[in-house]
Amino acid sequence: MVDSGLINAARDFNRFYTNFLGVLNRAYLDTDFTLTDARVLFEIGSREGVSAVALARDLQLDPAYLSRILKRFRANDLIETKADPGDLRSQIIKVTTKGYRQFEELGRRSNTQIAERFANLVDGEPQTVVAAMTSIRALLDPDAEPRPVVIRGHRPGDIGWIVQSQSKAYTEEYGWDMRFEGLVAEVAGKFLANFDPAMEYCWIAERDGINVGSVVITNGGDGVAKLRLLYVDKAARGLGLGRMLVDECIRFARAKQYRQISLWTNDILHAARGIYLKVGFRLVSEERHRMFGPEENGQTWVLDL
Amino acid sequence: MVDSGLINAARDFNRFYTNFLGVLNRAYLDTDFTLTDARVLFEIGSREGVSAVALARDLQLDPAYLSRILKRFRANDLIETKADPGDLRSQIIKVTTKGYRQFEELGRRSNTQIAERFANLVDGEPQTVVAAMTSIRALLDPDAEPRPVVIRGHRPGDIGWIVQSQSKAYTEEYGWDMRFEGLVAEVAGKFLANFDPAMEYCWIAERDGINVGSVVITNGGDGVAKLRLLYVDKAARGLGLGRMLVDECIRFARAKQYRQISLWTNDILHAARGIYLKVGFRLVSEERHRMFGPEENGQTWVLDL
DNA sequence: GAAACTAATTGACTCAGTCAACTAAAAGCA
DNA sequence: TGCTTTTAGTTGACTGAGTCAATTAGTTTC
Repeated sequence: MVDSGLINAARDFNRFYTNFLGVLNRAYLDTDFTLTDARVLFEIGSREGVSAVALARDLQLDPAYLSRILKRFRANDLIETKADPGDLRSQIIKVTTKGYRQFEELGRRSNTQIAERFANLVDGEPQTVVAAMTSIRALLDPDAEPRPVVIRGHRPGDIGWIVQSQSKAYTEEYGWDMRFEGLVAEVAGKFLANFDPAMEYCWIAERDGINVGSVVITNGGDGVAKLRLLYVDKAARGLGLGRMLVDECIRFARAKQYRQISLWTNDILHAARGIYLKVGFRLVSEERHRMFGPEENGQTWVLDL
Repeated sequence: MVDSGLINAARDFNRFYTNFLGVLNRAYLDTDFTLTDARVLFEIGSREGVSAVALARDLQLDPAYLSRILKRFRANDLIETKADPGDLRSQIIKVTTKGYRQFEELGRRSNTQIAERFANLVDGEPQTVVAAMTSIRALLDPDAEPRPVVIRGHRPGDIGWIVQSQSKAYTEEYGWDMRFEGLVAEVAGKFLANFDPAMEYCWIAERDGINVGSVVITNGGDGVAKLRLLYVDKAARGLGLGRMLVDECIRFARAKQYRQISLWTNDILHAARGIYLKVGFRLVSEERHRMFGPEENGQTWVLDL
C-alpha cells in the first residue's frame, strides 16, 4: 500500500492543476474552438494521417462525438479525409493548409498563456518546472517517449551553466572543492573573452530547453586543438551523448585543419576516459595532484588527426 | 522571452496531464456526482463555512451555476447554509453529517484511483512524483504563500550561476554581447581561485532553493574592498534585496577594517546606482566604453568607511 | 462462408454550463 | 444623511457539448 500522505499530496496537486489547466484553456474562449476541438486539431496537425479510432482512443473521446467534430472540420475545410487503402473502413485524416494555419494559431495562443505564467518566475525556475513535469511524465505516462536531444552552439548564459553544473556535479560526486569551480570559471571566461569563431566552438546539448551537456574546442596554437569542459548531466547519461559531443569536436577539428586534439582530464572520470579511448585518443602523460582537494590522477590525452 | 523549448515541453505536459486527469475523474462516473459537483463538495467539506463567492472564485465557477449546485446539495441534505451575521448577503456553507460521509466517499474513490497509478511504480518513484508536483505547485500557484529569501555564503555551483544569470539578463535587457559573459566568468573564476576567506566573501540570496541574487567582496589591496557582481534576478526585484546585499557588504567591510569600498558599474544599471547613492557611495570617475557592444558609461564609485 | 468483430456514422436526447436580468445588502461618497 | 455604485446570491431562458443506441460497411476468424 502506498503512503497516504503521498496520495493526499498528489490529490492536492491534481486539484490545483485542474484549476490551472482550466485557466490556461481560457485561451480558446474567444475562438470558435472548444478545448476538445483544439485537442483534436492539435493531434491531427502533429500526427499527419491518423485514423479516427486512434484519435478517439488517445484523446479518450466518444467515437460518435469525434465523428461529428471531424465532420464539422471537414465542412470548414480544416481537414481532408480519405479511405485507408489498407483498411477501407478506416480513414486517413490530414490537415489542409487552412487547417494547418489554424493549428499554428492555436499553438501560438497556448504558448502565450504558458509564457505569461513563466514570465513571473525567476530565471531558472521555468527550467525547474519543466524538469519536474518531465519527471512526472516519465513515471506516470506509460507511453512517454524518450525526448530528443539537440546539440547547438552556445548562447548567453550557457558558459555560466557549464561552470555551475560541472562544479556542482564534481563537488557532489568526487568531493572536489571550490578551486575546481574557480578553474572552470576561468577557463570558460577566457574562452569567451578571446573567442575566435573561425577556430573555436562550444557545443551545448539541450533537451526540452534544458541544458544537459557541453564541450568546447579552443585553439591551443601550433595546430593543436584543445578539447575542454566535456560534461553530460546525470539525468542524460547513458544516451551516448558524451560520444556525440566528442565526435562533433573531432569533425570540427578536422575541418579546421588542426593536426592534433589534446585534452586534460582526471582518471576518476571513467565514462569520459572510455570515450577518449574508443575514439582513438592516447594517454601521453600523467601526474598526481591535489588541485581540487582529494588526490587525483591528472592525465593528458592526444588524438592525431 | 522564455525559451520556446521550455514552453513546448510545458504544453506537452499539459496535454498529457489533461488526459491523465480525465482518466482519474472517471472515478465519479458511477456516482451521481459530476466532476464539478465533487470539486464543490470537496471544497465545502475541507473549508468549513466558506461563502458561495469564495467557492466560485477559487473553483472558477459561474455564480449562477454554483448557486444551482448548492440548491441541489441543500435539497439532498448534503449541506446547510445560514446567513453570515457579519454580512447578511453572504452565506456560511457547511456540510451536514450526510454530506461529510459523501465527501469522504468521494475522497476514497479519488485516493483509490491515484493509488492504482502509484501501484505500478517502483519503490521511491511515488516520492519522486510527489516531490516534482510540489515543486511545480510552489512555482505556478500564485496563492502559494510568499516564499522567504535567505542570504547565505556561496556553495559549489553558485559562481557558475552568477555568470549564467548575469550574462543572460544583461544580454537580454541591454543587448550586451558575450564578452560580458567572458568578463564575468573571469572575474568570478579569479575570485574563487584566489579566495581568501578572511577578507573576502560572496553572498547568495536564495528562495526555495533557487538563487535570486548575489554580491561579492574581494580584496583590492591597500585597505580597499571591491564590491562586485551585484545582481538581483528580475522576478525578485522590488523586495529591497539589492539594498540588503549591499548592506551586508558594508557591514563585512567595516568588520574587516577596510577603509574604503570601491566598485565599477555602468550608469545604465539604474537600480544599482540608486542603491549606491542611497548608502553613501560617491562617483569618482566615469568613461565611455564599448567593452560589451553598445556604448556605455562606465563608472567608478567609492564609499569611505 | 457464416459468425464475430471493428471503423465510422447518424438519430435522438439530456444535462452541464452560460448569459442576462433581478433582489437585497453593503460600501463609497459628497 | 441620502444617493449611487458595488457585491452576494438567485432565477429564467437557453444552447450546445457530449452520450447512448442503432446502423452500415468493411475485416478477421476458424
